[in-house]
Amino acid sequence: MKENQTFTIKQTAKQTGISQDTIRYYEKIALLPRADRKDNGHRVYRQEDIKTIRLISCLKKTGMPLDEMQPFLAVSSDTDPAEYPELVEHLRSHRENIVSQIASLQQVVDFIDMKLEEGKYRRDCSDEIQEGVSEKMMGKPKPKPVSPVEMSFFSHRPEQASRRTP
Amino acid sequence: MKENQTFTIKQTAKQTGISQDTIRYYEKIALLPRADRKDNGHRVYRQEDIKTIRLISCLKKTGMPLDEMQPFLAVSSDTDPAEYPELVEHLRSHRENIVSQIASLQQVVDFIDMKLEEGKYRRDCSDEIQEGVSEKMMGKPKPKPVSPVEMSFFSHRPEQASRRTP
DNA sequence: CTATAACTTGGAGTCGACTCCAAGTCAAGG
DNA sequence: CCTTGACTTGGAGTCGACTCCAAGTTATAG
Repeated sequence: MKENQTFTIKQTAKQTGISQDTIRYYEKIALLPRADRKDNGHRVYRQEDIKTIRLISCLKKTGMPLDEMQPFLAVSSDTDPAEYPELVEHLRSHRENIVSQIASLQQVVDFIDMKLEEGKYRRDCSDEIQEGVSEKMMGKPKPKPVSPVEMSFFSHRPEQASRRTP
Repeated sequence: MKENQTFTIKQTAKQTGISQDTIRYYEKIALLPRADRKDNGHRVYRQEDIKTIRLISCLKKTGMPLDEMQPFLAVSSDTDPAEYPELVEHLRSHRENIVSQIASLQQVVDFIDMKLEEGKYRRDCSDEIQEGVSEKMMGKPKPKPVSPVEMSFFSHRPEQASRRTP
């Protein structure tokens, strides 16, 4: 198998679903390392780079801002995370974040399902999210109505509420 | 139980975790209906409004842009979704979106777990996302390694790749 | 030899979602 | 009566993440 295949930026864009402009932008802001150039100055990408870009795209979906992704990319390519306790902590903490996000998303799915079902059976209870969400669900096998969070909507930044009090 | 309790914008902000400014902003862009005012012009909020704001906050976490939330808020308060087939479609489609997002997030969790485990056991295989993600996972009961998407990372906007070709 | 396509660069522009500001109103306390 | 605090308004500013542009280079095809 050809392991050392290379790609143009166009191919890379196509493969990753990230536009050429954006890939260049990521390089500009040093999220991606400066790509090697051919003699004519064109960027070359390898499988590894594509993986990195995919990871970025994936992390983006978890709502992580670009400027926090660096450590994850480092860990992606070679580093052994166990050697950087801080990094491990970072990973764990973001993992928790994501797990909460999943719960949050599951809630929305439940909410939608509820609304959809409600329509189907024409129940007129003015139920809202927040309380008895899914009780009558049987359309699909759902292990649990994600109860751990209990519709508290994962308010993972409890800032707010009068910061302008100098 | 006092059902008709009202709240100031400050209290509302505190309860929802959304800043006063942002709540006003939502009203400004008509995402929220114009709140009732007291005689002195101050906004008053009720339980229902708080639920709506919570729903916005929740939908935001699913990555939905503000200007697409309107139908969901409508459905939240009173409307029977079944009467608006378009809306039902919207709901369904967004549901699919979210399900994909969950898969995507689960992948990142898997990735992190993998990295964490890898560190733990000091395996030196240069595994990456994309292939055998979790095979050696047994730390927690995971039904499936979210395989349906097969690490394709949910590229829910397949635009890209040379649009500027006039 | 020239047109086309695929790239390069630096920099400007856009867009969504806030966030902050200044000037003003109103109610209660000292 | 004056200050303080909680609010109001319209509008300006910020920030992250692109996205677009113009000008230039190089390679290939006709």
